[in-house]
Amino acid sequence: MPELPEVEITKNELKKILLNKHVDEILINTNSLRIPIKKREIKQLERLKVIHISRRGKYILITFSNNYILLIHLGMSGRIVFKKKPFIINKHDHFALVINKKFFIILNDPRKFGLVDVCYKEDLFNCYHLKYLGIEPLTNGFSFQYLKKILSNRKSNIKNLLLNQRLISGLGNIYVCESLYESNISPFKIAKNLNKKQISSLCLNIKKILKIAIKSNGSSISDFKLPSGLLGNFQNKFKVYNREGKKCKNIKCKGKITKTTIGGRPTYYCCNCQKM
DNA sequence: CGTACGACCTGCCCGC
DNA sequence: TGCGGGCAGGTCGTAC
Repeated sequence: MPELPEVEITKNELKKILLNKHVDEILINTNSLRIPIKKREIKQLERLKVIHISRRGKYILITFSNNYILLIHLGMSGRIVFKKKPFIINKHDHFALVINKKFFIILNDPRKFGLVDVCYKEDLFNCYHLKYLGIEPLTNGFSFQYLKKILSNRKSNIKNLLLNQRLISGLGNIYVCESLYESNISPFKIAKNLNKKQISSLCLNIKKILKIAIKSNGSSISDFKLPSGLLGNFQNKFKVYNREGKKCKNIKCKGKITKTTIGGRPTYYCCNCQKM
């Protein structure tokens, strides 16, 4: 599921139900997701109050009253699900926070590419997970100047560069494909060869698409739902993603959307509209 | 240094 | 109906 918009919305829903609540109990039903789970440390968060919930890149950060922070990454197939008692453990439920003895906040992740970790507040931005994350694309710091700087001298294609979390954090395969289409830039284009107009357009379109996706409650593909069960809507607004062979959405273009592979990942684009 | 590729997992969909 | 192959929203380590 989860790129920046989906993680952002999940975080917002978590805020509504979890912020300023005491966590009665933490259930751990797994030995390992992408990294081993620190059972002892995580168990020490029981009976503490959640005082802050935020997002950094694709990580959800839950701060407890002892200043320890729970980090959650949803990987490829992870979801947060809210449930009420009686709670039945489903397949791939790895982890749950229990509040008011009857509400369960569950991490379900079939492919186990996600992770749960814990970190002391003071060490947070030096911790292994967050230390190398690049800029947040929805902040003012992500500007024409910044994008120009990180593109200069890069021989990588623009698509792989945008997926690099050390440069920009939060973009994933869907939103990179969509942003490049919206900016009329070929995913194969070498990063350092983008001209000023393209850099400017790309910067604006990344922000625009992420904002629309957040407003649309994210993309619900392969059954992704918000914790509350709500479906996202941005998948209906895809212009290239999952649209192989379909008509390009540009009225002036008679071409069809092409599917190819870049860096081992499916890549959708219009070879008429998106320029090398 | 940058890039390319396989590995990590499971479920689902398609074709035979 | 059942099986096998290919595919999937992410990230990391290794090899060149």
